[in-house]
Amino acid sequence: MSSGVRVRFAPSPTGFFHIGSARTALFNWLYARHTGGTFVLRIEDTDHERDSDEFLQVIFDGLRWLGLNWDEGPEVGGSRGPYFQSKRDGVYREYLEILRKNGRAYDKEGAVFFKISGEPQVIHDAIHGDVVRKEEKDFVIFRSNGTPVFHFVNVVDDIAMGITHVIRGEDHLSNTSKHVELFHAFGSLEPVFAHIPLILKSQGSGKMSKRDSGALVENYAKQYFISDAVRNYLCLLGWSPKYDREILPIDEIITLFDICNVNKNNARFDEKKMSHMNAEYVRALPFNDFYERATKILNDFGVNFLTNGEAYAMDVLRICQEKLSSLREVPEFVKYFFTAAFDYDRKDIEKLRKKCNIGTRLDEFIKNLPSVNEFSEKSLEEYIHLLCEKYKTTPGEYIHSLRLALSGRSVGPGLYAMLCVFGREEVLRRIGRFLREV
RNA sequence: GUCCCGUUCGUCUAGUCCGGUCAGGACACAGGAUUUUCAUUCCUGCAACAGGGGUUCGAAUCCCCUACGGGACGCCA
Repeated sequence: MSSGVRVRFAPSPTGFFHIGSARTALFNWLYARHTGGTFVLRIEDTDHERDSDEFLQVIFDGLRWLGLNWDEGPEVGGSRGPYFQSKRDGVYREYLEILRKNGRAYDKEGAVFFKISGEPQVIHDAIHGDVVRKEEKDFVIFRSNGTPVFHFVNVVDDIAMGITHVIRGEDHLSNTSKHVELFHAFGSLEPVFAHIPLILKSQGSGKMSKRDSGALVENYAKQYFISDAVRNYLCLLGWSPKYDREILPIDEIITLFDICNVNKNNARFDEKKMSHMNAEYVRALPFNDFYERATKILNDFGVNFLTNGEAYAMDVLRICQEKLSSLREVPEFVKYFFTAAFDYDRKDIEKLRKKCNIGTRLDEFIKNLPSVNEFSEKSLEEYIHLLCEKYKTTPGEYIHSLRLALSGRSVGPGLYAMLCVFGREEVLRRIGRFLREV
């Protein structure tokens, strides 16, 4: 932590955590970790009317959920605080005095204005190269109610906090000529700028807004997305590892990441690709981790998964993991394992009835079952093939009929594994109920 | 309207700096194989250098113009 690189993420508490902000935080964090620098979190709460503590919590939770820990800032401290702009009034007064002394600030209509130089400014941008832009008119730095505005506090804090690299959304690129003027007016060298491309709506035109589906980080947590998957996907929006692999552990991304190989063009958000990535992460989860997450969701949904003991619950979840594409679907996918009082999907039954005689197949299955000595996947598979020969039919007919009788639905884990997990008695009990009720 | 940034398959992108392999991968989509329905896995297919001018033996790559997309122009951040 001594490279000297200091980056910051400077959100304002608005009540939600936008995916674009999260990506900006992520790129700052990656750059800090890549360089061994310091990642500062600073809260830009100068617009007091809109700010509140709950709003703040959404950002902290979101950052932590994504694993983006900050080295300095709220709740962790640091030597360059306070890290809330609402608590830095003294600093801003001091810096305002500097501008007044060198004639760059003046009062007008109750507000304080910054006097521009009238010269074009060169923005040295690590992603876009040099960008030249000229400010046209003086701008407000203190409102008539006495509070400082964004351009001013942003620059003052970047100076006071020793920020070396400003990594932020490209929507700020045009503002940056204001900021460069301010840095110079304070007699400071400007930091390296890196304006990262914006995330566009998946449909329609314009950048992603909070109302677009998939725009809020907090919703991914609520929908039980794997945070590593979300973070991995976000890394790929505007950056790439340059070789044909997309699913990467974060340590590898940290090693490969650099701001100079961030793309210039905006990226369109793709929920399907994010979901695909989440699915890959779900299936790749070590079983213990998967079990812990899955049982938490079952608890959240009020599914008692311990009706048959923990070993049984583990067996159930073990055979289901590879079939799932999200954690969100766990309760629906497994709940019939834990209660005999599940519903049958009538549509699926009707559909299968058109293809085969369910009752007959179940009868045949029960009648010959005593010949199966042990309930193992291998012997059960052999048994089904034996039945097929005897009654001149296909495994599918038994498999589909049995699945419906045992679970009430047409999708689920592999049938033989399922039979083993239930055990002979429960299998017979469930088939019995099915034959009575359907 | 003014200024700024950008433009490779439908989408994310590799290749562009240092011109020269059928423009590579992933998602999506469509077929097929395995399996046990769905899913998974595997295979195959579909599909792009925005357009026009240069420079060059040769341009996705360098230059110019046009078009299109995005952003900024607040006493919001």
